[in-house]
Amino acid sequence: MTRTSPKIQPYSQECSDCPIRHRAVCARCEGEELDALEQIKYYRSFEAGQTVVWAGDKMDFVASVVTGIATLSQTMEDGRRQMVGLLLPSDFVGRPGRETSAYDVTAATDLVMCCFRKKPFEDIMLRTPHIGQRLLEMTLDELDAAREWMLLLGRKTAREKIASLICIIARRDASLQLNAADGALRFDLPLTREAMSEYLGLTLETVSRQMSALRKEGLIVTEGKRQIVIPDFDLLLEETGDDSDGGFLV
Amino acid sequence: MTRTSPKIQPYSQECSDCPIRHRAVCARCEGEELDALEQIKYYRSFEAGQTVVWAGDKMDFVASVVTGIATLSQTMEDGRRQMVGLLLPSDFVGRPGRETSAYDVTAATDLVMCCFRKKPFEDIMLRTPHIGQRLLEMTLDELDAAREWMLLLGRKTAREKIASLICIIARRDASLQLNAADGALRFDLPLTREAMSEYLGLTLETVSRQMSALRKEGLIVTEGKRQIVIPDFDLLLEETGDDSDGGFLV
DNA sequence: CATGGTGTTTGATCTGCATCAAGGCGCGGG
DNA sequence: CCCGCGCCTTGATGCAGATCAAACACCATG
Repeated sequence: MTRTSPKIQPYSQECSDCPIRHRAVCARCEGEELDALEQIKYYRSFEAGQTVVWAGDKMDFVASVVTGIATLSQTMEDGRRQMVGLLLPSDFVGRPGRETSAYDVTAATDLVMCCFRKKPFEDIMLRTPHIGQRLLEMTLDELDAAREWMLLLGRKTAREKIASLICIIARRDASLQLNAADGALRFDLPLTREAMSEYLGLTLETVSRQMSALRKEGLIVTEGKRQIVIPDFDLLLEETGDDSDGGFLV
Repeated sequence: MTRTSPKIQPYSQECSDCPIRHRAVCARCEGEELDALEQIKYYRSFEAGQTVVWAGDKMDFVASVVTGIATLSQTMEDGRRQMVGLLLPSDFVGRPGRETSAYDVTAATDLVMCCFRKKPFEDIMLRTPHIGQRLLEMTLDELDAAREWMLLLGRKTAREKIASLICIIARRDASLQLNAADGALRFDLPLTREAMSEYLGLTLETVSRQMSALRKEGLIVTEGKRQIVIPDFDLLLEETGDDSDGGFLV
């Protein structure tokens, strides 16, 4: 099937003993460096809905998502919220050289993060140029994703936004490969309607309505609340408004 | 006056013989490194409206804006456009490690850029860790700006968007200091209504209407088409919907 | 089996911004 | 001086998505 085309490559590969090796900071580290990182590393778990840090709070670590989904959001004084980052396994959070978090970091699902104490991490970074390079690459990728997201927020219709989000998650979902039989994609949509609406700059009612519309038209099939099946990925892709061959990332 | 509060710090300081020293890549370079950079450096000028590179085209340089304003935009197949980057003097364009530009780069005003051939620039970067560090800092700043921008696009009203844009430009305009007498700010708004609409995810008619509204209410005064005076910055800031003390950057 | 809570769907109505359309202002060129 | 062009303003109208409101599905708990 054309389903396993470059359009839906798995996003992260390397998994060894260190969970954050996926694509993150220490993927290329060895020996001494790796030991140093191991020593400042610790794990933290959160339940779905829990807040990891509040905007403005002190954040004395950097981290990588091991399992689950974390979100970054901003809140206006009157409560309007916009998600500005969606972190899937292997993604990185935290800003070297800054004391406090600029965003609310929240566990969208149950979440495990691999954390590094910030100060020592920064020291290691200074002695180990390739960690900085890796971080630069990752930050540039994130910037590209943010800009793709800006196009979505500024110019797409509600329907296009929903289709885009589903495609973005589908592309990143590592379990795809297993399920990509007979040209259909089956995967988990691990966000509530509310989280989706915060991602997309819509209300949750609009999200729900547009999901129903796509379902009625057969572009997606839902199994239970969170399982999604895409019978024909290319067909859904046409609803995103994107160039048919565009290869963007989250 | 409270006008010269931290809210409106000038954005870039260091100006020496090399124009891109402002805040850009070679600010900390000396001796040999600087010589190496000088050798791969050249200037390019563009007239307002000219395109620097088209999305998808080969981009074999990285660059820093010397004077004028450049924009990055994305275009959908049907012509909808969203600006995703606004580059003022001292800002950096170009992505080490990528062959082609992901965005249209356009001169919004007459523009001078200081360019470095990409391949040799990357080589210098590898031998000179602090250039990479500088680039990482700058990229992180840009990511923050992009996220602030996402909040604007996703959740702000047309009126708030306009007020925000004016405040953003005002904060970054280096000529502020000179004009900040008697508590009023006078500066140039160097974007057409169309460019503003592309920045904000609005139509140009809406931009025009909201500008008129702010003018009628006395929150801004216009002198000619492009000169803007803000009688009371804090008053305008209240219209942005942002936290009153938020210190974000473009 | 009722109970309450959380997340979702669907309907009715309202509204902010887009769209379509016309005219105004300033400026450079014939 | 008039004309045309680029840019901006303003008006009339329409519609996508927000808002308000109700009810449903699912599940855990007493």
